[in-house]
Amino acid sequence: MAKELKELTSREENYSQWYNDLVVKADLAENSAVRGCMVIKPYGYAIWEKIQRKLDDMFKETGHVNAYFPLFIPKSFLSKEADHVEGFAKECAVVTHYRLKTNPDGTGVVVDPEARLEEELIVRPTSETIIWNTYKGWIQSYRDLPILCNQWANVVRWEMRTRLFLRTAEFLWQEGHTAHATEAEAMEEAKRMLEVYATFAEEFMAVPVVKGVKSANERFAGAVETFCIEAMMQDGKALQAGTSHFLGQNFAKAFDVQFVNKDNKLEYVWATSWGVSTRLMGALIMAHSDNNGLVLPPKLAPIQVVIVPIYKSIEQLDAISEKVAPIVEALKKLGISVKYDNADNKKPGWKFSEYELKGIPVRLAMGGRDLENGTVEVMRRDTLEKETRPVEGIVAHVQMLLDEIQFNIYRKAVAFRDSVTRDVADYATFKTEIEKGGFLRCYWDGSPEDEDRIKEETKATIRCILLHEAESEGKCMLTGRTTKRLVLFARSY
RNA sequence: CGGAGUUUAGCGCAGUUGGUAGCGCGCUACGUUCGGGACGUAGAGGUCGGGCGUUCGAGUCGCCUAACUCCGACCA
Repeated sequence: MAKELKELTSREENYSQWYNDLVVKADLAENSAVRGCMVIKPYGYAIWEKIQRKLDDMFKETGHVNAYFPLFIPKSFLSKEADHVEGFAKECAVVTHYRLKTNPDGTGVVVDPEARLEEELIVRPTSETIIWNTYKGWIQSYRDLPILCNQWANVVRWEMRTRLFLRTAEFLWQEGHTAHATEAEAMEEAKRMLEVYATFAEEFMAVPVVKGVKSANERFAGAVETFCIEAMMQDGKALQAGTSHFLGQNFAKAFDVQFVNKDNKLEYVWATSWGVSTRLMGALIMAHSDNNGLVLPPKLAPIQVVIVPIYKSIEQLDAISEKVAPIVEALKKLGISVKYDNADNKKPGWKFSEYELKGIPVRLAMGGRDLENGTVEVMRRDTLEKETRPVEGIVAHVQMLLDEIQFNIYRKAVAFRDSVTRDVADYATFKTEIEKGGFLRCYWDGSPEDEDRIKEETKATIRCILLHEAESEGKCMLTGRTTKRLVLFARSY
């Protein structure tokens, strides 16, 4: 085993360290010079682009359009919605001046004290306020509704503690903001987008998620109801992978957005917002990776198949290239992204390790033996199994294999998630079980204060109130009262 | 913002009681290699995070400062 990989393995006891090293070594991202920000490197960004493209298609299919709103938000906007203020008025970057000047002592530049802004601008932590301020001018009648807008953007939250991909000071995301004439329609939209996220996570990222509703404690500031998808990472911690909020009329009231309904009466608009971020990349990495590096689901891998020639001479390389060319062509025709790595400055063993680290789903290797036998070696990244097969029919095999890998890593993730999900009936058991990580499923009838106490005592929070499975009744894990509410607790990122 | 740790070559690190700066990987050249991160030989690469001090002399001791990482509080 390579030295670097040994280093990775030896750090298993510290998952986040392993994760950071892995992310950097797989060439996805690194910390930038700016506190808590990250540079997403080309290979990492290629994965993000795949995520973006697919999600965007799904948004379009559900009738949404893209728009763009300003990065800067006047401070006063953030004061308009009371709960929103409470949740977002802190931990924001604030622009106070608009000009620099040369330092009088000649050492670089200083902020020009003359150039102070009358009203400070907030670098958006999320765009509800500026968007609702804009929507006010777009909406007069029920005929103007619904508005189904999405924005791809960056946002800034001056977090105390940051973590590559999972919690960076600046992150990329999409935020959908919709306006509706009726409560039912808005609620339906919020739930629809949750389904879109869940489908994307499971079918494309191969990350199983639990759909649910946030408890009051965990709800988005300014929302009436927050829906979420929760994923389970390999270290037993939960990760909120996406949220969809039913905002009621809160923002419409704060920004005075009314419309005339069919009965010629003024009414406040109903709203939703929903978003997923580059945190999805964190989920992807932490859900599937092993000690050899990333494991990418084929549907999101920038390169799905890599072909490595093994040769002793230029003549042999030429002979291999000749055999490989039609395979590359045929794969491309099927829409499979393939890289033939005939670079002469790296050796096959090095390439093998490198592409494993990067999570390429399928590797084909062809050498002298294969030339003689008309075969090719096929390796799948998810199981690391190798197999030598005839060149004939290899393209169809690879296509089938990609589907199988996609399914297999999903199945593995589901099996893992299920294996760390347990039912807990009382708080004493809860306290010992939570130490082992994973989801603890229990009936819950406690108060927000009870939730706070549990968080303080065990570091666990209610990840979500389960949408389904609420048919039966049981006794609350803490209070013993009978309830229908079933929740998932976990420690989370 | 509290607690702990780190900062020395591109990367990962060592550096003893204070005495001219080291190792591994990588990099450059040549040769042998090439089916799981090859090897040999010869090279290049550093104002030791920054500042002030103690000292004949500081990577090493003292004070200040900055950045990063981890653990908390906060959050997607």
